[in-house]
Amino acid sequence: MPLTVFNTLSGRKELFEPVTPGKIGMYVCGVTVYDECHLGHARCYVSFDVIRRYFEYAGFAVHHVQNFTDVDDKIINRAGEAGIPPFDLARKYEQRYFEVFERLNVRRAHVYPRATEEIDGMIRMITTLIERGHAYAADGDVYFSTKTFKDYGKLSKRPEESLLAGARVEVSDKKRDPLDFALWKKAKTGEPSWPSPWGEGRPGWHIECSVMSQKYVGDTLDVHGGGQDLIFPHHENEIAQSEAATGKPFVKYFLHNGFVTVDGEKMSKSLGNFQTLEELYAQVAPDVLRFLIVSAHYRTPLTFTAKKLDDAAAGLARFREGFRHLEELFAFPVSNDAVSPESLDAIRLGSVKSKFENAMNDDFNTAEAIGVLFHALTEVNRLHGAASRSGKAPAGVTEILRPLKSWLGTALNDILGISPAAQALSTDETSRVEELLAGREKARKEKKFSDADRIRDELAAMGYQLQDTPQGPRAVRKR
RNA sequence: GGCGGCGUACCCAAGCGGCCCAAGGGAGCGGUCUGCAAAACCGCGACUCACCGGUUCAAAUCCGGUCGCCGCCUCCA
Repeated sequence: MPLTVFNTLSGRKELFEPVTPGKIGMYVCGVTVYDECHLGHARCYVSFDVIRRYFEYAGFAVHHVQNFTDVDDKIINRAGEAGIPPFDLARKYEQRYFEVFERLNVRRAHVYPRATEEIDGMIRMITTLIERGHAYAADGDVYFSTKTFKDYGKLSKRPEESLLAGARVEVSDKKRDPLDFALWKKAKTGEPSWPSPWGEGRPGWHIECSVMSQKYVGDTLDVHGGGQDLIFPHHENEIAQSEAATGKPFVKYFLHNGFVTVDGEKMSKSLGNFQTLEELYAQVAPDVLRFLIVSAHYRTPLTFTAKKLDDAAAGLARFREGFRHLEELFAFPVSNDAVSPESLDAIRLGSVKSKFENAMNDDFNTAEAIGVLFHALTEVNRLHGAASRSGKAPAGVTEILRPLKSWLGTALNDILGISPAAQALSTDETSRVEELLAGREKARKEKKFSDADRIRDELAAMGYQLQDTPQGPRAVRKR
């Protein structure tokens, strides 16, 4: 199956073919830096991280750009409350963004443009739009005239009448039409502003993405991503601005991720119904969150509950257990026992890989792809269990497992962004754990089972689960 | 009111016309292993895909209707 993506523009899955063969320019809308990030942001950026990683795995050269909106009402208000300059507040949360997403193993974009550093480009694009009759200045503001752009509404599929019927559009005497939106806002006293042909002011929200995507990616983006809430008005307005200014198609494929909801409501900064990622990291390892996110398809709604964290942690542990068993199988001497053809097929690289890629090619279906991997690992576990009991691995198995192991490491690490191995431990902790394990073995040999069990409880309190194997005891980190 | 999405086992979640009398994960139960556990493995677990009609040789998948939930239409990933 060739790579297919769900394009919001058409409302269906389409064959993916970038404008220039082999190269992909992608622009993902970034955060407005006025507060901490939460699981909703994590879902968005992890999803697009996986998409980017899969593009790269598939052999495309990807140029990934993600902006920071660092001038906006909320930043100004928060900064006012905190008594610090808006610029400082914005930089603080920008830094926090990087810290929090680094731990989620999200790859950095190639460029992170900031709105405040691209004002000149915005003024140029606004000027062009005025010259072309798509925008007009009104008392220090500049508005885009949606009536002059015939395709307005093509992304969100809203007929003009219904947009008007909403009556929730911002009212302003300066607008010629209620649907027109601000490209440039006249400065208010005490707020950041820049000089422009229309007087001191600051840019509207949408213009930054049109300008920065054009500058850092090009007139036509192969992929433009963001949360579903950006479809209207943000992306609709970007299309209007960019296509009216360049006369070229703005985006070939619009991809939007689904929401995280909590208690039946969308998780959002403005509703305040969220835990920050930092707070979640205190409860559960970041890679568990990442596993939770990729366990569902990126477009379906994701309801957040505490139980899902537990389920994801258990699933990830099973995953890693399976991978460990895969590695251990190479240590066994080979026997003459034969293995059934079905068994061999379940662990044959060609078979696993093609199923995995088919799933990913179907609009990045990570949920199904993970199912494929679990299926293969169950067979690995079965072989491992048999080998563990008999002390030997069946003939021919390691030859088949070697390419699977090497590819699986790649698939997990490079595509899903999840390490197949558990986190490395500090040497101090490792030696303490080994000490406890040795103490327990000694107690067991002497049949002092209550002492042995006490040590097991101690390990459990440290977050380790004890496993006795024919090859000796092990402690597996569970938290 | 307009636009969009969702409803699959106890929970989560794939499947979107025949390979499905429906993947995979979690939880549970029974068994193997174990000093006991844990991990792993084996077995059990939806005769059915919100409900009602229809199209088709064939529907969880398409069409119409009903119910329920969510999102967007205002800042929002």
